[in-house]
Amino acid sequence: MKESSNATSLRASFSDGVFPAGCPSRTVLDHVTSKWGVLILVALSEGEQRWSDLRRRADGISEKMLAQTLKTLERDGLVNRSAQAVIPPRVDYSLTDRGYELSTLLVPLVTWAFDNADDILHGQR
Amino acid sequence: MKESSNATSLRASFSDGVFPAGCPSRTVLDHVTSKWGVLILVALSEGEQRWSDLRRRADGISEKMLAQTLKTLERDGLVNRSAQAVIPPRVDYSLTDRGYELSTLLVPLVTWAFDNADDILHGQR
DNA sequence: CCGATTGCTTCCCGAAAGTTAGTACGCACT
DNA sequence: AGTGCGTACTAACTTTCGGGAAGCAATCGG
Repeated sequence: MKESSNATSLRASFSDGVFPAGCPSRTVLDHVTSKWGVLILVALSEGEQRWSDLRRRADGISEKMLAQTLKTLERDGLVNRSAQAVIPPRVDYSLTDRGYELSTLLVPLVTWAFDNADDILHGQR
Repeated sequence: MKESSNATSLRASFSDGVFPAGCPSRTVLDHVTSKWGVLILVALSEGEQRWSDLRRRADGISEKMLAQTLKTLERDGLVNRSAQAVIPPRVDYSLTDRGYELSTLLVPLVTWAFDNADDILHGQR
């Protein structure tokens, strides 16, 4: 098994191979790999969507968690929120450029999880 | 912003764009995107390592969480555990083929988080 | 016999995540 | 007049996560 070039580039960031506890990347990683964060980002990778669309697509999410997750992602500059002052209110969410870049990393991950899920959960003794 | 080819392949899995609540991939995704799971998998992507190495590299992890995370990843068939009956005990952990495949998706994610962390946390109003 | 070593396990507790239910708004429709 | 819609926010509550500390096992060097 050869070392991947990716691992090499990681080495450039963490030369001693230690992921420091206080490192800012930890916080960011926690946000973007959160249970709902991943699903929201991946859903938005297909384009702008409304609150109710996201609620439906991230099946099982509560309104509280949807609001909270979107707020975090917006604060992190990964998601754009555009509210129109119409009745009933209409709010569209979309990815920022940075968010889109991130989503190109997350989509393969979700796809992988989907492709391997049955094997993984079935093969447990 | 064009639709990525990744999003297209996702579409093949979730044709209606909904990520079902009970879907097995949810469970797998939760395991592999867990706070410590990501770090352990990425650390192991550089090769076999001992318990104490992992404890040091995933800085800040408690022994309890290290044991729990490794057990989950092992049950999922992503990590190999090989214990030698010597005193003091020596236990080596490594990635399975499937785990290695997964790590090639996670490493870019961690690298991205590291590269963007300062911008993200600094740019918040 | 003492303590060091390594890899865990167990227990307790506080923090965080998450759910459910209730509130609001302002207009359109019945 | 009353009800529903879409997008929230808040409070109250429950469940899970996770840290810290302690204990344990087995052997070896002193």
